[in-house]
Amino acid sequence: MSKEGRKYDILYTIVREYIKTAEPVGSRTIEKKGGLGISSATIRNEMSDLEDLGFLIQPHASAGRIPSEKAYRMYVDQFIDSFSEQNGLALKIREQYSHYFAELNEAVRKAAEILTKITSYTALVSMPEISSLGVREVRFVLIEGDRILFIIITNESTVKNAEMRLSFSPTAKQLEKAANFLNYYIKGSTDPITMANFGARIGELKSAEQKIIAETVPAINTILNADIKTRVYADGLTEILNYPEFQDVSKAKLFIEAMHQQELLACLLASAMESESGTPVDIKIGKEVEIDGLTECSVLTATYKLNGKPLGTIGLIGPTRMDYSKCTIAIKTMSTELSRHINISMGGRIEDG
Amino acid sequence: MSKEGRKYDILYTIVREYIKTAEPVGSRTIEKKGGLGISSATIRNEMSDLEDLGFLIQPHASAGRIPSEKAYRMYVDQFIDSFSEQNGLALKIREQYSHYFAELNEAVRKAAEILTKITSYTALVSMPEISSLGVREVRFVLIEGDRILFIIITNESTVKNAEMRLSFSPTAKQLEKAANFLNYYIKGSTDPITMANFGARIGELKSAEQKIIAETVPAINTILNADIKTRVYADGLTEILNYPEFQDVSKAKLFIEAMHQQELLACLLASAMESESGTPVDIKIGKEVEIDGLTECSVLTATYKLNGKPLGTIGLIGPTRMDYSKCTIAIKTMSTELSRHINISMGGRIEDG
DNA sequence: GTTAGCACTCGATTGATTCGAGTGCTAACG
DNA sequence: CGTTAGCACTCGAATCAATCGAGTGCTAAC
Repeated sequence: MSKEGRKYDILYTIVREYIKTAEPVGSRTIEKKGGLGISSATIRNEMSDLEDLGFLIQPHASAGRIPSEKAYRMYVDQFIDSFSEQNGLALKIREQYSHYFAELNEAVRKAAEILTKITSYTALVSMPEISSLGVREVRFVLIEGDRILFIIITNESTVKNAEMRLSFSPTAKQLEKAANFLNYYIKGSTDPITMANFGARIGELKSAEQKIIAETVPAINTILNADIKTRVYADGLTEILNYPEFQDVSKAKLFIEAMHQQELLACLLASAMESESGTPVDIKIGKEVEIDGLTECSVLTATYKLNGKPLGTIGLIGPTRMDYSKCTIAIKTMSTELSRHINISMGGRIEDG
Repeated sequence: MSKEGRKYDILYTIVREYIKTAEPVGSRTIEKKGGLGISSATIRNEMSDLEDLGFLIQPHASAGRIPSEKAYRMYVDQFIDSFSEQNGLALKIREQYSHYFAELNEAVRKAAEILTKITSYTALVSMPEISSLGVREVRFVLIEGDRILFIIITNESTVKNAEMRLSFSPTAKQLEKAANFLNYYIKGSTDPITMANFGARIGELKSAEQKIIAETVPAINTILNADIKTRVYADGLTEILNYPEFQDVSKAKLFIEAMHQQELLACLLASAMESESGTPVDIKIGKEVEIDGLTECSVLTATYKLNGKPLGTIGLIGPTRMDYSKCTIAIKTMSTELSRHINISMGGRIEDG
C-alpha cells in the first residue's frame, strides 16, 4: 500500500463512517473501525493533510471531521463501478416489481414507489415524453361551435388531450376528414409535424379542412413540446424529514417546496438524461445539483429505455451524506427492470404495428 | 352586560388574542387589551371558572391560558355570521380571480392558489365529480386488436379516458355504431348508465355492437364512480411550516403525509359537502376533523355550485388556532366567485345544449 | 361583588462548572 | 524519517444552581 493510498483509505473510511452515523468522525474512531493498523496520531496527521487538500471539514476545533462535497465526489468516482449488491437488494426490487402494468405511466409510478420504499429516500421519475413515443393517431372531437378537443394517442397508448378554439365552426365531418388526412401522414412519426409534410396532397382537401389542419398542427406541436417539461412525479416526499440534517424546519420547507416545482425537477432529470455518458447511473452531489433548495442534497439518476431509446429518467434524492452504494445499485436495478417491463409489454406491440 | 356575558367576553378576548400571538394569555393582558374595564384579579376569577367549564387550558401552573377546542367551537358558532370583511379581502380575491378559464379544473385550481396566497394556510379543493356533471358524449377509439380506449366528455368539456380490453377484436365501424347508440341515450344524463336504459332498441344493433355496449358500460360506470374518490388537489402544503405549532418536524411530517392521502382528503371534503346545512361555510375544529395527522388542525369548507347544484368543495386547513374570521370570509367569497365563474362560462352552455 | 396586595409556582434564562471527545504539538523510538 | 505515545489545549455539550418574571390563587379590605 503506497503512502498516498493510505491517505485515501482514511478518507474513504471517514466517508463511509459519516454516511452511516451523520456524526463528525475522529481519529480514534478510524483507528478502531478502519482496520488500517496505524495509530490515531498518524491518522491525525493524515487527516490534517486531507483537510488542507479540501477533502475534510472540521465543524469546530474540538470536533471530528466531516467529508466535503469534493470528498464524496472522489469517493463516488472511485467506487461507483465496484458498488455491489447487499442483502439481496436487487432481488427485493425484482420481487416487488413482478406484476405487469397496462399503462406506461402506472409502471413508472410504481417504480418510484418501490425505490422510495427500498431506499428511504425521495424518488423522482419523469414520465415518458410523449413526443419521443411516436404519435399513433390524432382525433378531433367537436364540442360545440368553434370549440374542439383534440386527442393524441401514442404508440404506447398514452393519451393526451386539450381543448382549443378554431377560427370558425367546423362540422364533425370536416373534422373527421382532417383527422384522417393528418393520421395518414403522421402515423408513427416522432418528428414534429410541419405543413411541409403534406406536400401538394393538401390541395385535395376542401378549404375548411385545410384550415382545420393549419390551425391544429401548431397546437398539437405545442402540446407535444409542453409535455416534456411538466411530467415529473415524486414519491416519498417526507422521507427527508427522517434525516438529522433536515430537522430544521426551514430547511425541510425549502426541500419540500423545491419538490413541488415541476419545471425545476424536470430540468434536473432532463439534464441527467442528456449527460447520459458511459455510466448507467448519473450522480450529482451538493452544489452540482444547481437548484436553490437542494444545495445540501445529492441526486442519483438513470434513464429507462424502449428498444434502446431513452424514454425518461428515474432518480433518488437525499442528503449529500446519502448511501451512494445502496442507491446506485437500487437505481441501476430499477431502471433495468423498468426498461425490461416496458419492452416486454410495449416493445412487441410496436413491432407488430 | 350580564354577568355571564362578561365571562364569555373574556373568553372571546382570549381566543382572539391567542389566535394572534400563539402565546398563552394572562389576566393582565386581557385587562389591558380587552377593554372590559375590570381588574386583572376579577378576570383571574372568571378565567378560573372558564377553566372549570372546559373552555380554557393551562399549559402549566405559572403560564397564562389557551383556548380549548370547545372554546374555538363556541367562538365560531357565536360569531360566524358576524365575521366581517377586513382590509378589502373580498375585493382582493375578486381582483385576483378576474380572468376566465376554459377548463373547469383550471378554474378550481386557481381558486386554491388564491386562497393559499391570501390566507397563508393550505388550501384544498375537490374537483367536480365527473359523475355529477352529466356525460355529453362517449367515444371509442380502436387501439389495436381487442384493446380500445374510451373517452368520456362531460357537459363542461372535462375529459376522462381509460383503456380496456374487449372479449373480441371489434372493427372501427362497430365501435362507432356502438358509441352512437350509447350517445343517443345518455346525452346529458347524470344517472348511472344501465342496460335497462336502452330497452328494446338494443335489439336493432348487430350482436358485436351489443357486446361492445354490454362490456363497456360497466367500465364507464366504474370510471365515473372511481373519479369521485381521487380528485383532490392541495396548494400551499408548506404554509403550515410557518406556524409555531408545527416547528416540530415530526408533527410537520404527519401533516404533510396526511395531505398526500387523496382518499382521506376526499372523505374530508365529501363529508363537508353532505353536511351542507344552512351556513355556507362548514367548520371542523381539531378532533372533529377525525383524521390522524390532523388532530391539531381545523378545516373550513364551502361548496361551489353550477346552477345551484353542488359540484365540489373548496377548503382551508390550518392549526386550530387559525384565523377563523379571515378564513371564513375568504372561503365564502372564493366559493361564490368560483360558482359565478362556472355559471357564466359553463352554465349558458348547458342551457344551449 | 370587586380589587389591591402578596406569597407562591414554575418554566425560562443565565452563568459557572465540569466533562469529554478530539486536536495539534513535541519528544522519543525503531 | 516515518511513526507513535504523551500531554496540553480547545471548545461544544451537559449539568446545576441561581435568578427572573409572568402569572396564579388566596385573603382581606373596600
